[in-house]
Amino acid sequence: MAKDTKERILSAALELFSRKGYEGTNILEITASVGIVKSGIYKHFQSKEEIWDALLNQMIAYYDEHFGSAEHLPPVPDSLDGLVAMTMRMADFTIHDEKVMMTRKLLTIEQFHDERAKKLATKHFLTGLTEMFTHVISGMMTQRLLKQDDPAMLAFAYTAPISALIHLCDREPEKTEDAIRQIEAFSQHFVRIYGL
Amino acid sequence: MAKDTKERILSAALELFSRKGYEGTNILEITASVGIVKSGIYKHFQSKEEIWDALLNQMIAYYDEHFGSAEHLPPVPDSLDGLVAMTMRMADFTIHDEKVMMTRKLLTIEQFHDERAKKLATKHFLTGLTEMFTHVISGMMTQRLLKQDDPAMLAFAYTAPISALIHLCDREPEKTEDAIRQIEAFSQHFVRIYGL
DNA sequence: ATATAGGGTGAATTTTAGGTCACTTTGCTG
DNA sequence: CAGCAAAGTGACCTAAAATTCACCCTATAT
Repeated sequence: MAKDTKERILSAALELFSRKGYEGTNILEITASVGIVKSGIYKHFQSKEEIWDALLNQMIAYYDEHFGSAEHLPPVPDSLDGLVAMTMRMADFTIHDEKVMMTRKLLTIEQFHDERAKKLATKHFLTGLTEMFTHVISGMMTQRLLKQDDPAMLAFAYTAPISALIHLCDREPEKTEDAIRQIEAFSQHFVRIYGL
Repeated sequence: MAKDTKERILSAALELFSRKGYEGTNILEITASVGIVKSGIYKHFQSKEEIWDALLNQMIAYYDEHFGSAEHLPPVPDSLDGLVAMTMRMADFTIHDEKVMMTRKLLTIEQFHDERAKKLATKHFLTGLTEMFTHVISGMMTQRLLKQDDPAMLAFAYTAPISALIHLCDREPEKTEDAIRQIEAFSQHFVRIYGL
């Protein structure tokens, strides 16, 4: 039938893998969710592992495309409140966007699946955010909005707690509202401490 | 043969589940690692899921026993360097202790397995550390070692980045040395910012 | 010493899941 | 509109994995 079946398989696989893990998901569940019969999946992928592979490639490509190069760095806020606002916008998006959340959950539970998953998990959860905010914070320092300090250290100190709260939302969605408030409180604390 | 077989099964299960996940581990691997034949495991547990259950109970009990009550709170350091030193001792232990590391990895990859795993993961990765350091930091504030501020906020700001680096060690052990240096640098940054 | 229970064995069973295959349908393209 | 390739179907195969069971040790308590 459709030409987008391959994508829909990947989409269903993301949803299922992120919820039940790679080993905990079977082909039948994936195909049922796509609306084809089990064996039909082998017209698109040679094996289950190849689905994982394609999914990982897709996630890596998505990441590089959206956060990979310097062009995608966010604009430097022109005030301390601007930093808080930008942070809240980004947090809100990343917490509520289904695809992004599923990608994060998948990387969390399958980070030991292979080497590439590990690398991508580290980017997602640690280095990516830090690099991005190193740029932002360093920009705000040159604009005399923040005290002079090691931008990479501040970026790490800023993003890691936020990242921890995002993980909390992934794990216990019922705590989302609370976590978002905590992110805002933390962001405000940060600008109070480091702001000029 | 031995009477400690049940414990050895749990120990093997922890090792295997933390490396390959619950679904990714089979009974044969567990029993082989213990040194009994596959069917022998049913003399100790009624099902695979019951092994998971017992393991979780053990982890919950261990956590409560070691970090549960106020008696197990660490002593309040009497200097800023003391805080750094205590942090490094704790980080070193938690990163290198095999059992603790496996527990953390297991909770990471199986945190969505059931509700109890979620709760324990949140304690391990977020609230437990924060509570512990709220006590430490609040103690150091009354001793005029740290600036007056919200102790819970500082504890969160202090522990979350360290926690992120511990996760990095779990994921990519080859980065352990580097991560430990980063923990130390971050801890020193913290006392520089908040110390009196 | 022997009965008994708890721990261990190995073969058998059952279920599930990944994968194959021959065949049908369908949407294009010449 | 014929023909072909891609997509989809359903029956089938196979292997792996959980669990059961009848039976065998062996330590210990009477």
